[in-house]
Amino acid sequence: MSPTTPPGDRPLRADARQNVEQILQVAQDVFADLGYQASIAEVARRSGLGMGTIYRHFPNKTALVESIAIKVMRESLAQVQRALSEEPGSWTAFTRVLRHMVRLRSGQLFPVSRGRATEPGPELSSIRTELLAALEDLVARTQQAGVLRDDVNAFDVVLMLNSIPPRLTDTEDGSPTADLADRYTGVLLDGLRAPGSEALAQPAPGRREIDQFFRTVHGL
Amino acid sequence: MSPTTPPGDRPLRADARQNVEQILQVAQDVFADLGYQASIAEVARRSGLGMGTIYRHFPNKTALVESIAIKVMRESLAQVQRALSEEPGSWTAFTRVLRHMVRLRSGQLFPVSRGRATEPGPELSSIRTELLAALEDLVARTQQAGVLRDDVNAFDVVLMLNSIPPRLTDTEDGSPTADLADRYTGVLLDGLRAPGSEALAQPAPGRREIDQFFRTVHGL
Amino acid sequence: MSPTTPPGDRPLRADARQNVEQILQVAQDVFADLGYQASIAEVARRSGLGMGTIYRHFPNKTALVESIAIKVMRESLAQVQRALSEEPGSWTAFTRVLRHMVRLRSGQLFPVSRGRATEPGPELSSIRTELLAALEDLVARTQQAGVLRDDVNAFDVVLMLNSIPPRLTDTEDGSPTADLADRYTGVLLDGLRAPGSEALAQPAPGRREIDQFFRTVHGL
Amino acid sequence: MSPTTPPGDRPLRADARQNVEQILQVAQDVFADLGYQASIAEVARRSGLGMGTIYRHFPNKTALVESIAIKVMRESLAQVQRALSEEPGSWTAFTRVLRHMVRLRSGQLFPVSRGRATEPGPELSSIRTELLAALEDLVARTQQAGVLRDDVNAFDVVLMLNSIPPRLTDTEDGSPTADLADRYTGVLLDGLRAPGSEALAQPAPGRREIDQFFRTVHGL
DNA sequence: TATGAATGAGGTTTCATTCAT
DNA sequence: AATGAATGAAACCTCATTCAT
Repeated sequence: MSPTTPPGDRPLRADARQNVEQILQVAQDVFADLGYQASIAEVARRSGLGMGTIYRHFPNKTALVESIAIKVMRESLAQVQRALSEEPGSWTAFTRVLRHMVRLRSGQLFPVSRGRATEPGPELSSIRTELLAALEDLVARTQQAGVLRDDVNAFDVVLMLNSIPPRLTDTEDGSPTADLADRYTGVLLDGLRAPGSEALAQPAPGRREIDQFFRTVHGL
Repeated sequence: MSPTTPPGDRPLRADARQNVEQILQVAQDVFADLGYQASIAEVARRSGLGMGTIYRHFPNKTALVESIAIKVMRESLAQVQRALSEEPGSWTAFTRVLRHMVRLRSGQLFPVSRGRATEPGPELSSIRTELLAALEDLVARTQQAGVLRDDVNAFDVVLMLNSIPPRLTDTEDGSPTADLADRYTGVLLDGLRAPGSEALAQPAPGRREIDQFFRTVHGL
Repeated sequence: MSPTTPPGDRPLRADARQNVEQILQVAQDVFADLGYQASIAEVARRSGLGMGTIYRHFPNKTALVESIAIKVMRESLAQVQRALSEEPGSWTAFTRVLRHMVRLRSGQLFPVSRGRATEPGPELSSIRTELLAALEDLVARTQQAGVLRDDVNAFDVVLMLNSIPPRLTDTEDGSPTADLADRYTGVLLDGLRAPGSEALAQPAPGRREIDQFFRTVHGL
Repeated sequence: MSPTTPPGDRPLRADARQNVEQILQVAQDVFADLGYQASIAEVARRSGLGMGTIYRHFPNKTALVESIAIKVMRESLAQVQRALSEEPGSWTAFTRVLRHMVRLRSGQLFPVSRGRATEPGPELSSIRTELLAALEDLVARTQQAGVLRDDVNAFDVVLMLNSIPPRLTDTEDGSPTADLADRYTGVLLDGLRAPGSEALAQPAPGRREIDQFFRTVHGL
């Protein structure tokens, strides 16, 4: 499903590779603006490419969306791993990771868009698993250090992070719109800090819930 | 745009009124399950009605979605007003309102689904304005009481509330899936409680941002 | 896959049923004229219906083609059964059946159009099996009567019959074009008559060959 | 339209000429396997060449298909001429020609695939005319010798020959599938042999019918 | 010259909306 | 008033053809 590795396994031509990057970038913006239901034609228009070019690199819309998710998750994983190796357990590290992950998505990833998602490809599956495992590690260490409340787990964090909306789209008159994700993340982090006073009534989510979540969200 | 007031302004027959209620209920479920892109045919199927009947009561899909939003907002407004009259300023009141509002949406309202929304009708506009005004009142009072952090405003609250995802849809084997909105709300409330320690970098959102938000979310 | 029995198993409205008949008829003509690659839009145009109407009755192009094949096979089967009950074994009966079958297709069924066909639905599968069994019966009886050459079997007959081309399409100036299928059938019948003098070198086809044939022909 | 004569009329380089041969061969196989709707990309893939190379030698798909037809017809013409010069009028000669012609196509030429064909190029037109004239000669002589039934003509023979289907494509497990064209040809020849007993009802086809046929068959 | 990436028209399919029954 | 069949615009996707490398 990886767009950058065609059947023949020959490396892409320089310009083609650049096109792939651009398509991913533009598509992320388009989905952020218009939701998953945005048309491929719109992605083509904004990227100045023909629709055929997009389909040459991504066999279908699902694959394009998956590739965006994979890219974001890969970068997120790198952040988590860096935090684990540099300052394991510190609140600063935890904070930095979450802010990074939000920023990766903010204004860029399509908003969480429900709808029966199709079965994820193997690449997406595996990066998901890796990212979850790393986050579990991060959460455990931060809790051991006593700075993260004990009644949340890695699944909670994923679910909450994913609910932070991306940047509001720019207004038509060209003036930029505030990116509220940062404010939101600040509040969320304060809410996650130990000890926490509001009771978290429901049982913490498990793999079952996370799987269910992935099944109902496009491209994650 | 109001579905309950036909052209002739004659009150609906009992069964017709019942149909309207049922359509709204079913549609809310359908959109929650399948996202905004769910088809009207699916709403018809689940409600056991013909598509024509739905179009008799709602001139188009947008109007149906708006009607759901209006219903939810009306109920939310009632909650806020009750809190303002019974325990103005108390953390308990603030908490109760937010939990109520989340529950109104949770598992029921369609997930926040982006896409250039059409201009809202007058009824939706006015209920939005009323609800925002009441929330501003509530936020101000709670801040005056010193229990809500000072660096957030009513717009923040609306935006954050709306990002809480609805209940995960039921699994295929019929077993229910946990509703995580309550956990999420708990964390959010702890984050909102005074004094707050994480800096909220961006400037607080204003009417401009909230309008922008409404413009990009289906049916809010 | 049967177009006339919608999911709800409720009978179609009279006009809808008539539309189904007409679509089948027109589609048969269109495919005969232009081959399997004819567009659904062309079928819609010639039948004066919208494309959506065709898709309401046939979930996709394959289903439409299958329905045509099923209809033709059903009628063919009836012919074979009649021959078996009225004049089993006679050359006249054999001849009549083959001429009927050719006429059912002639100028009407799409030409045998190669291309990896999709898996047939259960209805097509079963009518195929029935028709083949009945033909085997007919061939055997006719051979026992000594009027059909012994070195051919029912599969041969199916394959040869299917190769007879449909009527040449009408010319543009409106003058009709000769239907050569009848001439062709005459020659073929003479070739099939016992005893036969040309050696038939290859082994007679079996179920394997017939299955292979069906797999590579659209809609049969 | 001839691929072997580039604009500058300079002879092709050796490797280029070899490419042309190979493209023709592969294309014939591909069309036999997948029908006329097979893509040029598939031809490129199987021949190990780039699509650009194919388009360098054949201006478009139609030209490629025509070139195949021309090649087959040229070889057929050679057969007919040889028969005319060696054993004019004998059943053996007639038989040998027909079997040769079938074999030229069998498993190699694309199946007769209907669809409004484009106007044939001059080269195809002229080879068609030549081949038809030679066949008329052959048919007349064989009829004069009293071994070919009198009520068929050269057009009949062309039409019947062209309806013999090509070899069934190979199965997926690699085992070859029987080529039934030989059996079929045998039956056809017996049917064509004088005197013939089945009445051939329709009038024999004329140039008009054959032209019409050519107009509706890809690449003949 | 050969390659395969890019293009975009056209085909299949879906679904909001209209309208005959 | 209710139904669901019909419509057609718009989405996804393919592939003949062009063209930069």
